[in-house]
Amino acid sequence: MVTSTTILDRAHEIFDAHLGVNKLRRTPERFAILKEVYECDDHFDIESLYTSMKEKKYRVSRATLYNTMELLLDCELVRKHRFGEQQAHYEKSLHHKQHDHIIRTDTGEVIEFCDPRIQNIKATLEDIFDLEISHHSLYFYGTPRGKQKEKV
Amino acid sequence: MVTSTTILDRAHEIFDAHLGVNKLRRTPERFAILKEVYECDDHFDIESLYTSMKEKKYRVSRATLYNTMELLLDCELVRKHRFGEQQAHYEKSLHHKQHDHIIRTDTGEVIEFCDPRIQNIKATLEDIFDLEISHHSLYFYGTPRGKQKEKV
DNA sequence: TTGGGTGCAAATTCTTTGCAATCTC
DNA sequence: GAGATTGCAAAGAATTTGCACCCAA
Repeated sequence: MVTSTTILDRAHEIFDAHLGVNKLRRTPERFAILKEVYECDDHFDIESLYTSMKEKKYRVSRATLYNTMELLLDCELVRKHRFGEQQAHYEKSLHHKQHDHIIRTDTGEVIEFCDPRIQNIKATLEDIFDLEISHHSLYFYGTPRGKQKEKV
Repeated sequence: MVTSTTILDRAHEIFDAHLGVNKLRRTPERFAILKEVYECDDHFDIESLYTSMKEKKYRVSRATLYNTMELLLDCELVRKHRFGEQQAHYEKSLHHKQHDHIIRTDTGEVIEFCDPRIQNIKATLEDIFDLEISHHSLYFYGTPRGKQKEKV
């Protein structure tokens, strides 16, 4: 048996520090939400987060969820996505290797991948346009071979 | 003086064919919208399209705009974006060299760029995951050097 | 003529806001 | 205690839908 620091612990520290530095309050809701987010291994939206917390008898309002997600975005503990639908999706991002996504257009399934060439492109762009690029979003959309939509 | 085929002409042909093949009606609204879209050199949203058509005395309902954009997306005459806000943005896409975008996080300004390595990444992914990738969306977010946000 | 398309307004969906009550600091 | 934060419900913004009327085929 070993004592170990989990990713949630680490996230908790970062969040705690962020709250401290920005003089924000350490409310139980905020930490409960962080925990829920970090216990989820998938992408999720506000509604499903709301539901799963409610099921676990931890009731927070949607307003608080939206608020807290903003804080978590600020300290980069979560990432926000718009896969194309209306609603935003989120995923935890700490110690989660930088990656991008492929969205299956037939099922909506999300595949993660990692390609170093994206960093090269980023570096090139920073040089060409004299920019500081903070982040990016990249999605490829497709279907398994031999299973493309047979649209007219 | 020469007779030439404009991009709008070509788009018109493609749209016309698409409507024909799918047994959809060639209504004046649809062509008016196509024209408006192709006369716009920027990215736009439904609301601004609605307004600019209204100003030109061509009144179409928002519902028709949304409908028609779907058709134009189907035949790839426009591309749809979600730069991060709620509302979707569109841009004409015919004869518009494949490109991606950099969004300035300070001003919202959109810079277009083109990098062939993206096609390489796409090809790699298709091989690895045995997929047929139909399209992608890539955005880099950043600010000019020496002008980053000074957030705590 | 006839079913697809249009406009309008109402309905939905997702997110934000206002405000009284509550809880950190 | 003071002021930030919460929950709730109402407001907003973007998009979709229902339906009577209209028009392209």
